[in-house]
Amino acid sequence: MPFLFLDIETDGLDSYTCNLVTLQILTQSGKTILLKDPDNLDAIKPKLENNVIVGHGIKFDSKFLKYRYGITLKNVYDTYIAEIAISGGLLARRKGASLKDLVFKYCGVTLDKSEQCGFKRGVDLTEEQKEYALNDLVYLPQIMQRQRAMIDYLGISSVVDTEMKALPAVVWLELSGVNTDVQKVAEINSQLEERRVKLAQSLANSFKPHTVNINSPVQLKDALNRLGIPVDGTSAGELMKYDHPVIDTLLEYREVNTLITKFTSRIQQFINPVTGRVHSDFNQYGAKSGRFTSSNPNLQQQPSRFTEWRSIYKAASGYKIITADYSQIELRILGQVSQDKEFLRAYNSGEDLHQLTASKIYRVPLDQVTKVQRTVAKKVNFGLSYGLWVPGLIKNLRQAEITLGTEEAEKVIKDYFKAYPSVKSYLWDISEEGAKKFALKNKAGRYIKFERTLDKSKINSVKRQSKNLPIQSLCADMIKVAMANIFLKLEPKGVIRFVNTIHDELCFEAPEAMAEEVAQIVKEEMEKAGKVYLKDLPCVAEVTVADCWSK
DNA sequence: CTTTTGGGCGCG
DNA sequence: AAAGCGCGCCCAAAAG
Repeated sequence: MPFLFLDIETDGLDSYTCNLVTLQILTQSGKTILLKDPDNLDAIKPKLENNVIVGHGIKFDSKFLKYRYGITLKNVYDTYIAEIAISGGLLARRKGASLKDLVFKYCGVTLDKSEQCGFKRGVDLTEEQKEYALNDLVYLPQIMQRQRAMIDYLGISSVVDTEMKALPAVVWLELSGVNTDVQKVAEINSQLEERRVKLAQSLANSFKPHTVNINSPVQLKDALNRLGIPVDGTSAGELMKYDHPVIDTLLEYREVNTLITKFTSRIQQFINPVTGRVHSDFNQYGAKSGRFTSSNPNLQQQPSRFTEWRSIYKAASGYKIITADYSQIELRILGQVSQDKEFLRAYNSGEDLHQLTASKIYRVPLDQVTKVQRTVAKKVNFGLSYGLWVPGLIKNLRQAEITLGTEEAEKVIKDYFKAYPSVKSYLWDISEEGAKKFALKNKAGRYIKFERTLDKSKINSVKRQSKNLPIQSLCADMIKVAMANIFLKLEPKGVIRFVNTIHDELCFEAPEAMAEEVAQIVKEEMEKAGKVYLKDLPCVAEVTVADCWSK
C-alpha cells in the first residue's frame, strides 16, 4: 500500500468543539496539496482510505477526520509512536519525541514552531502560515524511512505493527467517551463534603491550641509528634503502626478527602459540551512497558474499593456496558515464560494458584488453607515477580493487618521459591540479563531499554524492573492486539462505543439487543490474542454485561 | 510570579 | 542480590 503524508491545522485541540482549518497532504511522488476550510473531503476520501497515512501524532488528525468528515483512517504509521517503540520505551512519559525532535534527529534541521498558533477558519492564510503548514510535512518521508531502518535493525517491526493497528481503536476510544451520571456524582459529593467537615473539625480539636494544615505532611507529622505519636512520616502505612483515636480519624479524613479532591469534585469539568460525556486522553505508549496511560481524567484509577463510585459511569438509555478482563493474566504469563511445571500444572487443572501457594508455604492440605494464609500467598504470588523482598512483604502485609516477623517472612519467600524452582531461576536470569545489557525484549519482541548507570541502587532497580516489565509488557501486547481486532469487527457497526481500557480490561457500550453478541466477540478476541503467547496454559477473559461499569 | 519536586494515594 | 513494578493527580514546599 502506498504512503500518504498528512497533517492538519485546527483552531483548537478538541475535535468536538474545534474546527479543521487546513489539511495538507504530501504524496510519495512529492506532490503537495493544501486544502483550506474544506466543507467535505469526499474528493480525497478514497485516497485517505486506500493509502497508509503517515503523520506525527496521527491520533489527533484522525479524530478530526472521523468526527468532522466521517473518514476513518485504518492504515496509519505514526512517527511519534514509532519513536517511543524505537527508544525501548524510554521516551514514554517524557519529552524528546516531538516532531521538532525527530526533524533534528533524522534530518539535522532545526524546525521553527513559532507559526503554530493563529489558524482560523474563514480567514486567509499568510504566506508564512502556508509555508509553516507544508513545512511540517516535508520531513516526514525521511523520518519514516530512517525509523524503519532502525525498526528493522532492532527487530521490532511486529510490535510497531501492533501499535499502528491499535491506533485506530484509540481514536474510536477517545471519540466514544463514557456516559456519566452527573446527578449521582453531585449527591455523593455532598455526602462526602459533610463527612469531611466533621472529620476536619475533630482533627482541629485534637491539635489545639496549634493550627495545623492537615494536608501538609510536614505540619501533620509535627502535630502528631506533639501528641506523643512518634511517626516518621504520615503515609497510611506509617500511621497504622500506631494505635490512637487521632490516627483513625486522620485515615478516614484522608480517604474522604482523596475521593472529593480527585474524583467527586472534578468530574464535572470533564463533561464535553457537545457529547455530554467524559472523553479522557489515552496515550497508547504512555508507559515504558507499552501500557496505556490515561489523563484528564485518568480513567484507569477510578476508585474500585469505594464500590458506589464506578456506577456513575453508566450506559446510555437503551445501551449496556460490557466489561471484559483477563483472569490473573500476569501470573499466567509468569507461568508461561518461566515454564514452571507446578504453575503450568495448576493452571491446566483449574486449581486456585493462591490457595496452592498457601498450602505449599504453610504445609497444609489444599482444603485446610485459611483466609489469612491465602491473602499472604496472594501477596507473595504477585509481589515476588516484581522483586518484592522481606521488608516489602512485611510492610505490605501490615497494611492488610497481618503481622509477620522477619524470620517468618524469610521462610515464606524461601518456601515459595522451593515450590516453584523455575520461577526462581527465571526471575534470577532475567534480572541479571537486564542489569548486564540494560535492555530486554519480551516474548512479543517488544523492546525495553534502561538508562545505563553504575549506581548500585539504580542497578538494583533495573533488576526489579527486569523481573516485571517483560511480564507487564506482554499483557500490553495482548490487549493491543485484541483491541485492534475488536475495532475491525465492532467499530464498522457504527453503534458500539469503546469506553475504557485498564491494562487487562476492555470496556464497551452497546445497544441492549447487541450486548450479548458483543460480549462474546470481545471475550473471543481477547482470548485469541492471549493464546498467541500463552501456549502452555489457558488464557481466560471474563466478561460481564451490566447497566454500569462495575468491578 | 511560574515551574518543579516530593509525599501521599488512587488504579492495574 | 535486594528492601515491590507501571502509571497520574492533588497538595504543599522548594526552586527558578
